[in-house]
Amino acid sequence: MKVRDRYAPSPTGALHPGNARSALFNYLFAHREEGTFILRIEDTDRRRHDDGSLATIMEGLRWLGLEWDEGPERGGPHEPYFQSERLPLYQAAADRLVATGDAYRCFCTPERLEELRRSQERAHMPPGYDGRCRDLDPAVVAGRVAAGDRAVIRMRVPGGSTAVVDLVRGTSEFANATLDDQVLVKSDGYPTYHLASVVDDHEMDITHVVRGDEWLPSAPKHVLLYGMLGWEPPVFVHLPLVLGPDRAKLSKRHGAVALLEYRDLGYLPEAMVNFLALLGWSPGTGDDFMTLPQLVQAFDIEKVQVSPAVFDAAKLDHLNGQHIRALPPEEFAARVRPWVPELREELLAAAAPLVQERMTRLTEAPGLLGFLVAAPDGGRDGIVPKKHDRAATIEVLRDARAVFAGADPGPGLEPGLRDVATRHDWKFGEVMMTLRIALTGSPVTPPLLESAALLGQEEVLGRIDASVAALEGAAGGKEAS
RNA sequence: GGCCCGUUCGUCUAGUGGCCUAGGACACCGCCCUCUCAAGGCGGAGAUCAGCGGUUCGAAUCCGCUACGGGCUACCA
Repeated sequence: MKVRDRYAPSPTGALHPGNARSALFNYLFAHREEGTFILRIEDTDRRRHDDGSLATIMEGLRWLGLEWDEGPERGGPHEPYFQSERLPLYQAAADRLVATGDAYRCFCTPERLEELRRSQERAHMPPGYDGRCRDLDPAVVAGRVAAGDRAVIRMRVPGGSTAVVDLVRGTSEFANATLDDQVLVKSDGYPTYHLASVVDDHEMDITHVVRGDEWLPSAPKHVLLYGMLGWEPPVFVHLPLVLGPDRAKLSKRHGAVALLEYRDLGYLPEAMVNFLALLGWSPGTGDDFMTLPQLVQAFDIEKVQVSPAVFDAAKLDHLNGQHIRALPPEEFAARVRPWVPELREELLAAAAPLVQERMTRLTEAPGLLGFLVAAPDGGRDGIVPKKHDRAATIEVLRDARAVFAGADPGPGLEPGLRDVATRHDWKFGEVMMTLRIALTGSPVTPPLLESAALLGQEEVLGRIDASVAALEGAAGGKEAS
């Protein structure tokens, strides 16, 4: 049997890392099994519907490289892939259930249900539908329907118990009495998740339902529904929750950071995919660094974890650095490009190798490469080493200037600069730091001599002169450093 | 409250009865390298495998109970 699985988000907000992890696992599993990964949009909640989120969800998936085989913008044999466009299917299923007695119309108003819930709470009773409309006389029902009374359709949960078989967790047994007569079709005619997902998973020949753990408690309702409709249930896999640092479920309703914000924070999609894959799954080999193709190759859905995983930003940072370093130099330059828009193309290409291994996030690019765009604008904090004074610093800069004046800047100048240090009885590191700040304005830069080479002799001499001038000017009274 | 799921270093995890005096990775600390910052190399600290009781010659691994944590409990998904 060919594997077909799906990621089925509701367009009610931005994709967050927890959702992305679910999508990833579906993608990995489908690809590993040479099956089909489907994107289906569960837009059955008109109240919470958010117009922008569909685009955001698709953009997020594509950013990660998780292109779907069937779904919005791609089509497929089971179109449409929007539940709001499949209403007749759900209605037909609901009609069948009503006809067989497995479901019934309920005329209770939201107000009554609200009051019911409150009173149950007061009495410390478990909340749930009390079954008032469960056994209404068919004639009465027909009459109210004819009169235009609004109704929902509820499933008639039978007695006994229902077993849910999960590929990684094994079998869980649920007493049906704890299940509640779930609403299947709302009074606006839209199905609830429970009906819609069961109908679609069947209609779309989904073989594996891989979804978050929060669905496990409602899985028995779904199993019941498959049985009532005479369908074979798919294989279930409930993924462990992704937790925030506070150990609570990561959720868009609890202020989780949207996936695409990580892109804006300078993370590579490769790193995010790698990191997400390791939340709740492990290749078992000890390898942490993996690309999407490698993940596909190694993925084994039976090895997914059963216990929740905490989202650890530090590990994401580490993997991001690893993936940045693993990029081919030209590719790395291309990724950095948007972060330093003013930097000339040749300079970026030449400077990229210098900064590639010292970045954790792309956001660091401007700080590391800014000196190539503009000369220090006066900020020269720390140009005078702790153990030396301003006058000596000026002398050292002048002496060093002579070295730069004698040859094109580059690593070849190191011996000459060491001589400068010796002559003034400075440490070589002190000379370099003073020059670093003179040339870049920053105490943290790529290797200085290589950086100077990018600047060019004329620019280097000019910046040294400017620094000397600034130090001399400061001698007039103001603080130099 | 009820139902369900879970519990190995701070975090992600390896581990499916003897190879475990529990391995790796991140983070942390130290050393090396070194013109800064990184990267890299080497080393260290860090888990009585939630607790208790069973099963067994032998348990992180099997069973039970307890505790704790989380999820669900909508005409949301």
